[in-house]
Amino acid sequence: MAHWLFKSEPATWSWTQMVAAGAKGTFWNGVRNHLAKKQMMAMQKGDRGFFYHSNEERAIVGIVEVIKTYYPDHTDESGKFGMVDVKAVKPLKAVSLAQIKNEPKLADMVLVNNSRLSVQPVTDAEWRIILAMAGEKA
DNA sequence: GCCAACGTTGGC
DNA sequence: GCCAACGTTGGC
Repeated sequence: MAHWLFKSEPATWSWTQMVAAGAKGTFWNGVRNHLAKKQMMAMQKGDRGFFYHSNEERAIVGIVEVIKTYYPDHTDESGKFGMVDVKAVKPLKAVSLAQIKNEPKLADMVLVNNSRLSVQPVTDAEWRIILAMAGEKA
């Protein structure tokens, strides 16, 4: 199973709203970047990802699960982009960007090197390390 | 609030 | 098809 990282500004779409969306989840729209699109197209139902708050908070705050694979985003007038549906799985003890940058094993994470990408792949090793940092058992 | 990095746009 | 200019994002 592949792992991902979904990035959102808390002011636009926060973890609290993600949790409030419940088991039916929500669509992850608004992506207008081809690299991010590529990641979403590779997602499978049941894949899990970190939910990251950018800007003010800069921390991973929860885990989400893909519940619907890639489909067209009807709000995109160009018709080039699509979206997936995700639901909140569980909150995590926040792992901050500073903590991630302080961990040498995570030096190659996309979040560290290309922080502007809104949907990112996470390797299995990175997934386990961050779960451990959040005090979770992998 | 500033600035660096990246993506996109548009002129040629 | 190249590249400069511009806009946006996000860390600090």
